[in-house]
Amino acid sequence: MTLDKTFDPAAIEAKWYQHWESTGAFRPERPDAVPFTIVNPPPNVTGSLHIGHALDNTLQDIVIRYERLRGKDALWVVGTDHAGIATQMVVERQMAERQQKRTDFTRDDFVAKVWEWKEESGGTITGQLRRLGCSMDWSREQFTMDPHFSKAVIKVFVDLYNEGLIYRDKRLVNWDPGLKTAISDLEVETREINGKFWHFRYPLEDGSGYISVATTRPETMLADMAVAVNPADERYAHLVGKNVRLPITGRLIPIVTDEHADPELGSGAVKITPGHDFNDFEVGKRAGFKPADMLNMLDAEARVVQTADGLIPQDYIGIDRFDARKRVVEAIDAAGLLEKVEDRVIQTPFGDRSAQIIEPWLTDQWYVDAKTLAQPAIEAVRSGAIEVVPKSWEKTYFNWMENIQPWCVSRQLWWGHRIPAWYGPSIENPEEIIVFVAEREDEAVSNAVSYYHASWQEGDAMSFSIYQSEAEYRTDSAKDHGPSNEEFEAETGLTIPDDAQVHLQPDSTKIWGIWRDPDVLDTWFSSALWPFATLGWPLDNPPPSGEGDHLKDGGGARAASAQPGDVSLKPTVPLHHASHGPPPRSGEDLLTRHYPNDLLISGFDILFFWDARMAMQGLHFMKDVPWRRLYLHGLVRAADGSKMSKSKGNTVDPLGLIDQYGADALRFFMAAMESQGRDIKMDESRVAGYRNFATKLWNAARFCEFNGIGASGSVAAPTAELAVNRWIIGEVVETLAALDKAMADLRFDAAANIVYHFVWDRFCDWYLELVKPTLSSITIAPLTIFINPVSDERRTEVLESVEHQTEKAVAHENARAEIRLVAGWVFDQILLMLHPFMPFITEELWHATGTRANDLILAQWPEPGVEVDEVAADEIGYAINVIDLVRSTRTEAGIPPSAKIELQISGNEELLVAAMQVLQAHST
RNA sequence: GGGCGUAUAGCUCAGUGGUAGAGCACUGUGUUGACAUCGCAGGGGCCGGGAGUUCAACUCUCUCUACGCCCACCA
Repeated sequence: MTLDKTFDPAAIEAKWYQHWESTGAFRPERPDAVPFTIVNPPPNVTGSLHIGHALDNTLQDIVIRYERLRGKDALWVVGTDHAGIATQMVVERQMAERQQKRTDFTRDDFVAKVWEWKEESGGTITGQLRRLGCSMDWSREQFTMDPHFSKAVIKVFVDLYNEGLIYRDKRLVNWDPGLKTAISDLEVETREINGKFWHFRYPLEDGSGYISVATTRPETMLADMAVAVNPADERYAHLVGKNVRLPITGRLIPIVTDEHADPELGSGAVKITPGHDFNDFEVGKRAGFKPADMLNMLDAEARVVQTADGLIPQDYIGIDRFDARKRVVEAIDAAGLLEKVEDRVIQTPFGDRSAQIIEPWLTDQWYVDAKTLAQPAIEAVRSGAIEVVPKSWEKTYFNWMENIQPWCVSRQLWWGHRIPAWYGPSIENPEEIIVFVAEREDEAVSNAVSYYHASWQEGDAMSFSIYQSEAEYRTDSAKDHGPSNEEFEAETGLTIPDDAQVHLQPDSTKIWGIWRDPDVLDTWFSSALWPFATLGWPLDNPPPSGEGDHLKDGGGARAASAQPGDVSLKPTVPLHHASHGPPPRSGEDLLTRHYPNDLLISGFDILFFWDARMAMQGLHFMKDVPWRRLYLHGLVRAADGSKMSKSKGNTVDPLGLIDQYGADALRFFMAAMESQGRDIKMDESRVAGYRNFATKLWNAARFCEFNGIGASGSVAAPTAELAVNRWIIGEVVETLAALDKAMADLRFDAAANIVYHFVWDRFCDWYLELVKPTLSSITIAPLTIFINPVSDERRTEVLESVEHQTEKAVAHENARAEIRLVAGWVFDQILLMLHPFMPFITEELWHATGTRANDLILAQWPEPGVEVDEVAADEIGYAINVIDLVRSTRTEAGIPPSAKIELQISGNEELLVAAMQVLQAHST
């Protein structure tokens, strides 16, 4: 096989990727090897590869390929995330283009449409990861809404609930009026906007004057419930306990004391709106208001609604919050109560997805007791059970973990894991709601039936139904009968427990029923389980077992996922009945072998979102850390240092870079630029530089090919006599050691540069140049034939000459043979060292040079088995110095390169001859 | 308000208690035999400012300045 004159990355990339995947190269069978595990941060299923993915995945692939080459059982778990809000937004946007909206559909129909979109676009990013050369275990590709994964999510919710670590609470949440859902603290971005600071005068009830309050959100005064002053503020001491008559609503509210009021700020008195401000909520509670009694004046879309006391004037009802703001200010002004208006920069909360201003809103939501779960996660880092790289992130981690707030996990969406909670009316007071949390609907029904049965008395008639919503239950009347026991069981596939002895009769007088919580869980609640739920947790619940499958059809066992019906109400069917054939690795083995994962690589931007939550959930459910090391990398920024964003239009498409320079070049760029903890500024010329590096390697391979240099055939270093060979072998040994050190420290830049400079500077520029004359000069053959020797003396002379020439020729041939052997071995080592960084070209060259070809990825990291030859290193170092000196002297002296130079040099003759030949090769 | 990070060659970045490095760019030069996506030679930096420790500081300490990021309830 002859290498093409020019290196064309595109020609080899697709070919080799397909080959790897179809031969199972990414997961060779190594049952006895040391396991090594990385889970890939699951990208959004409908997303596409951006430059940050390229960085993140390149780093992971380098590590996983490196460990695989070293003989480990390297598993790289891959899959995608359902990305609740993001995906639902995409689908809703598509609907909007067709003048449709989510509520035009039933929930099931809408969710089915999202599944359709997932099926349609879900392969985009996985295809792009393949183009990057990522060697994930595709045969086990997973999705966060696969049945087995969903089951794990639900189990975690139920277990945490039963342990009291998940609870339902009525408090202020960050409400996104654009998406109409609650979001967590982390999903809120604070931005500065130019606003105003309005100073209002609130008239005292007794007509004795006013008290001034200042606000940046005047509209909330419609739901004010108090005015607070600092207890130490003597200016207002005489007013405490008096009432204020609110303008517009006429509501009578008290003046209270609270530390929250800052005497330095504004007038020192502050209006309190407990239902619409986080601070005021706390003040309100201290002032004795119960959350349930706090006034709410906004609906889900942040339009004004009537408060419970009915005091908001009718013409405010239904208008937008910003219109309400204008109208309130106008009204206050018209009443002569507007003291002054100041311009002010306001820290304003925005939804990170919707870019809408977040509204604190009083609702019932599910919360995770993050504070409790955080403790072991803090301890794990403190004790070193988790090593954070770079270490400087530890402080940030501790800071956040130690001040962690309850985590709101319920989302008012349709796409996601529906919360496994069912509600029903309390027996004592049907207006109150009680909760049944269960992994499956039949369990919830069973529990509910038992509960309601407790109120059943001999002779009672009672009906029990499953409703779609609370509203449906409330509007059910006694005349609207529940089903009979038999109908109920037939309809739901559930069994009413015998001991419940529920009588379901058409003429029931007591109507009971339950309905499921309509909300879904925060996406990060589920992805937090990624390190163990992908490995078969809980154990009766195996993930896709790709073992062997990919050898047959190349597709793996992913068909089990993605059934639209799996998402909602139907109980999940355990999969273990479905799997058949010999299970080479049981779920238990997988989980035991690969948990804890060895390493997690993620961007620091998801340290709180994902990494911290994995640590919490992993420690809680697995009683062990999710990973032993956590490597955090920075962001890839635009060339000018700004953050890349679609809206700015300054994004760089990694696929475009791959098209232009090849995947290997892009990967090498990412590695070479990744210095711990620092952002990477995009520098395309550098990508081009690494494309050139690949070309250089390609041409070196061609040189080897032309000169009969092929595979070494051995992993061990060949024995060598020539100094130049002993030297380069020593250089390989040192390079390998340096590379191992860099990889152990996760210094990707150092690792890449070590290999780069060995290949280019040492191997190409010196070694190949030094051996070139020996390889290319024509052997002086002892074939001179003397026809008429004039004398015996002359005859002897000739014979001796022939003998001498023969010896020289033999020596020369031996030298060439040794060079071929050593050069072939060195080149093999180069391909090995480079393979994690540049998998495509190394695979191609390995194959093309006829060496171990397909065994590449099965090869074990070589042990050179030799010491560095210091003598040879000194000799070659001397020769290199001499050549350098001569070259620079020649340039300085203005001697043209064409002039021959005679050198008087003492030292190793063989070397100096080689050195002179190199000089001459460049001189004539 | 708290925390973190960064300031080194024109650009993008490594780096070590002891005469400063890489890639790109730049200058000169060289193409019939691996490679012009290249070779060879070369120019270019008071290593942000100041103070301190030390025989010696780009490297350690303090401080100042500039920029960036994260967290935080200032109405």
